Amino acid sequence: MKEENNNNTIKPGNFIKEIIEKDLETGKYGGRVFTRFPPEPNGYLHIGHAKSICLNFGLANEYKGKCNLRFDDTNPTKEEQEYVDSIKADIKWLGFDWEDREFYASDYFDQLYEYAVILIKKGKAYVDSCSSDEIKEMRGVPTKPGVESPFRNRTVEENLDLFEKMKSGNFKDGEHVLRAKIDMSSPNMNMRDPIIYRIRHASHHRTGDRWCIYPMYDWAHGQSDSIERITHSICTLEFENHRPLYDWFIENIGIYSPQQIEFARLNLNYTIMSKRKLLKLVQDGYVDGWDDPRMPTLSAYRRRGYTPESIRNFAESVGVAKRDNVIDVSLLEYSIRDDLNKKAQRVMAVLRPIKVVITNYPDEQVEELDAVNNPEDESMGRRKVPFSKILFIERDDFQEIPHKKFFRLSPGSEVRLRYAYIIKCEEVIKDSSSGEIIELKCTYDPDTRSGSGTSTKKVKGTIHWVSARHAVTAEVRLYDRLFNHPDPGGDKETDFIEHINPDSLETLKGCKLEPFLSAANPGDRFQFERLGYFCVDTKYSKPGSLVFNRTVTLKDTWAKIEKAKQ
RNA sequence: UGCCCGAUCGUCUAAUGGUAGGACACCGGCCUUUGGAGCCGUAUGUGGAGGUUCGAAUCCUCCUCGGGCAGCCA
Repeated sequence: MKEENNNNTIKPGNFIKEIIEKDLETGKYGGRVFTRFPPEPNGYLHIGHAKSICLNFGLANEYKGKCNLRFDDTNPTKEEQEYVDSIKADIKWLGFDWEDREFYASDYFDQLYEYAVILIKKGKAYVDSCSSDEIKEMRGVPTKPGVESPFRNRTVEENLDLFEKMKSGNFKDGEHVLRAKIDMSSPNMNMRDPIIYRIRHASHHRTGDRWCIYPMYDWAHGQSDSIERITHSICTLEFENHRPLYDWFIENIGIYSPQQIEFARLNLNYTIMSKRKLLKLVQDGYVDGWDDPRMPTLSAYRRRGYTPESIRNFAESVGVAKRDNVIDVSLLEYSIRDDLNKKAQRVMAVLRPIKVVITNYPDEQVEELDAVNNPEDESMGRRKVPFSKILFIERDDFQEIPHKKFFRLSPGSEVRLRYAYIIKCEEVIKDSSSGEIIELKCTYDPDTRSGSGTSTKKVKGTIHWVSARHAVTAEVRLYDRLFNHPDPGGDKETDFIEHINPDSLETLKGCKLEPFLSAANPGDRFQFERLGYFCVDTKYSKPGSLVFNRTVTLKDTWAKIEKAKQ
């Protein structure tokens, strides 16, 4: 039933699809739809990239086209193979396939060089020998035109010779650059004779030391799209001003012209999306690597227990438009809860245990109680949970002096133990020196066993529990948002580091889990009933010493009411 | 004060000249052996002023506000 509904769901349209459908009607690209996802391998992919990946691969899938993976590796000083590998792993995990179309801008270095020669021969590019500072000075500002370089009118022959020597390594870094000759007074800064090649005596992660001149992104990007015969080149808003430049390059070289379409990148509140800032968090040790479960990277969400489906659904639900946007993180959380609610095995786990002794329960008796694996999906079956005289319950599920609407355990009150009996708290045992509650003495009502139908007794609360002698002990890590400010990177006066939430990680040791979990494997996801969704950590969990990450809490309306009271 | 882009519930996003709808969040109720899930419901929006039109979120003009652009980064 639910499946059918999913299949019938009409995917929301967006302005990019409208453009594509129009192009399909007019036959602009002969019915082809070719997109590409063009990451720079200088960091790990984050949730913002996921939006772009889902968009580009999604469009290709929907219109029976293809989507290329192309690494924009034009800056050897920042790019590394480690990032290439992580990017490929993340895209695969997300569920997309570029088949054999794994490309690199560096694959086109020879072609790009030839294109530059074409421009020089047409008198549309020149070697500038000004310093970086001089070029900056002469570029002007947006409201004031720039001035032309004294080297702007070198002859074609001189330019060809110089450019050849740049390539051959006759010059040091920064001595010369190749510039397009366009218009130093253009109101569009990108058209003020943009630099297209710079000298960089640096090893490239793929081409090694073969080159000492590297194309600028602007020179490489549009032509790479052209070489790959991309039809719809989808990028973010900040490249809108670059489009006239890309079109100028394509037209003056005289090659196939893709169509660039810009959309607004994803922003999430309480989240940093800048790769530069994420790198700082990693390098300065504020987090435990790019895959620290508090990071907004795909590898972190994966480790935290997010499913690829939930990320894809999220990417679909945020929509695609041109206005700047800030998505509420609660939408992301909704997306993973929604998915895991349908899929996750339910289990009982006591995170902060307090001992409960059922005084009227036979000392050595053990009962195997029947439990449902997932109330949302009967096909997931049932399991047995052992019950005995000594149990653990959650410390939070007992209040010595209960609130008016506290439905759980308190002195003299009754509560249902999930899948088991109704118990009553008879006595509170405290540590004589510290006053801390160390044990609860309770009695159970044998007529109230779950499913027995022998009792008409009703209680308002049901709590989870674990049999002490059967319990598996584990470590559980609770995560909260990494930043306590809705726009941690938004204020230029304040370092975003100051907005780090000091309580973003809480590590709990000695947590008690039902024995079913002893067989759990790294990556396995569960719902700990009444607490949230958790998964076995893939980095630190070992057989016999399990470590769980909390993916997300259950929506807790009681906690919300409590919070509102304060 | 140059150029480009944008402006619809709190947050996103639909409407393509014809009843402003959906999602998340919020608030209320029902249900519940997870204070989960589910179900039902309430409330909340076209930045402003003119104009065109029988009719404007949509088209036009002006204004206002927000974003982007001054790397040999991408």
